[in-house]
Amino acid sequence: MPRAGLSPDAVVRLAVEVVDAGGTSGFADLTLAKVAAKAGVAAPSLYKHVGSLGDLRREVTLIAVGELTAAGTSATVGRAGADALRALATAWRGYALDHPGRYAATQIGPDPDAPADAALRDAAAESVQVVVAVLRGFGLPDARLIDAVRAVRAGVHGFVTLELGGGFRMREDVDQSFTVLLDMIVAGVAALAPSDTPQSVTTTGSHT
Amino acid sequence: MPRAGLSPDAVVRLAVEVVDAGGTSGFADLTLAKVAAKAGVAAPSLYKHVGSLGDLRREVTLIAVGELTAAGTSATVGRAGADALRALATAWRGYALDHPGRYAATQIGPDPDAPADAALRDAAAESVQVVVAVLRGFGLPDARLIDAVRAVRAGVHGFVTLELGGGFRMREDVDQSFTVLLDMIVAGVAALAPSDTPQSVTTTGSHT
DNA sequence: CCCGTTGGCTAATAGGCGTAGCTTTCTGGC
DNA sequence: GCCAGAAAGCTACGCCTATTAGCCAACGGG
Repeated sequence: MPRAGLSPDAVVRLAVEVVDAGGTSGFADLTLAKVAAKAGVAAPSLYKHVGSLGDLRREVTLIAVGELTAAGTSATVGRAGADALRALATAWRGYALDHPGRYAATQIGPDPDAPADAALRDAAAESVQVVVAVLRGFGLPDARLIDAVRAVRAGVHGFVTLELGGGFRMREDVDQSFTVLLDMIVAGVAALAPSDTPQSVTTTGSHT
Repeated sequence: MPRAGLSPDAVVRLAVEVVDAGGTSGFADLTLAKVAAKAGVAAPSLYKHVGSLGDLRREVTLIAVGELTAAGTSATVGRAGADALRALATAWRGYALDHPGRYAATQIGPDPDAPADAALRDAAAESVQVVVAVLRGFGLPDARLIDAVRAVRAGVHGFVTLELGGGFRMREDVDQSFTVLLDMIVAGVAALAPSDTPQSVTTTGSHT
C-alpha cells in the first residue's frame, strides 16, 4: 500500500531503461508489463501517468530523436564543411551504436496527419535541420540542397541500420567501410556545388 | 466439416497476401489470426502446416529476399559497370515501393547462430552477391570491394527506408533525389578504382 | 471396405493492452 | 490538527494474441 512515487516522466524514464535493456529490438519489445515490473507496480497503475502504450512509445521516440539531434549539433559546433559533415555522421552513428534500442525508436515515422504526432514531427524536422545547416556550408543551389540532405541521411541511416541489424559480416572492417562511405558522401556533396570550389572539401586519405 | 485444402505453401502464400494488404507495417502486423481468417479456418488449425508465427515470418522473409534478389539479377542481365549499378539500385527501390510490406520483411537480420535461420542467411548472402557481381565490373581492389558493396547497400537501403517511412516531404522530388544519390554512388564507387579508368562510368547529367 | 494418417475442430492456458470501479494515501484549506 | 477531495495505487474483467492438448471427421492405400 505504500506509493511508488511515479510520475509521467518517471514512467518514461523507466520505459527508456527497458528499451536500452532490450538491445536492437528493445523498442519493438517495449511492453507496459515490463515497465510496470521495473516500477514495482501493477500494469494498470501506469495508466494514471500515461495514456496508452502508444503514447509511451511516442514519448520514448521523442527523447531519442532529441538526443540524436543534440548529438549532431554538439558534434558540429565550431566545424564547417566536410569537417562538420564527417563529425555529424560519426556522431550519428556513434549514438546509434551506443543506444541501439533508442535509435530503433527513432525510425518510427510520425503520422503526417495525427495531431498526437505534432511534437514528433517537429522533433524530426529539427533533426533534419542539423543536416541542412551543415550542408549549407557547401554552397549548394537550393534545388541540390534537398537532394544532398536526403543522400546524407540515406547513406548514414542505411549504414547504421545494416550494421545494427547484423547485415555486415567481418566486424573489424566496419569502421573502415564507414570512412569510405563518408568520403563518398563528402565528395558527392561537394560535386553538387555549382563551380566546385572546394576550399574546405578535403579527403581523409585514410585508405589506400 | 469440409476441408479447406491448406498446405504449408498455401499458408505462406496467404501470409504474403496479409503482409501486402498491410502496407509498410504489413509485416509487423502479420498475425496468425489474420491468416486463419483469410483461409477460412480457426487459428490453431494453422499449426498443422506451420510451426509457429516465427516460422511463418521466416518463410515470408525468405520469399521477399528471394524476390529482391531476382529483381536485382534480372535488372542487370546484359548490363555492366555504372549502367548495371543504376539498374540494380532502381530495381531494388522499385521492388520496395511496389511491395512495402515484403520489403519490410527483408529487413529482418537472420540470427547468425540459429540453425533455423540457415536458409535465410544463405538467401541474404545471395542477395549481397548480386551487388558484388555488379561492382566487380568496376575493377576495384579486393579491400575496396567490400567497402563499395556496403556503401551501395547503405545508400539504397537507407533511401528506400526513409522514403517508405515517410521521411521525405515533397513527394514529387523524390525521384530526382534518388537520381542524385545514384550519381553520387556511381562516382564514389568509380573513385575507389586504383587508376581510375572510367571507361564505363558515365553520369546521367539529368540534373543541372 | 476399412484403417491409419491427416487436417480440421473446440477447449483451455498464458500473456498482452486497456477499462471500471474500489480503496488508500497524500495534500491543501480551514 | 482535521477533513474533504484529488491522486495513485489496487483487483477484476474483457478482449485480443499465440500456442498446446485432445477429439473427430475426411481422405487414401491396402
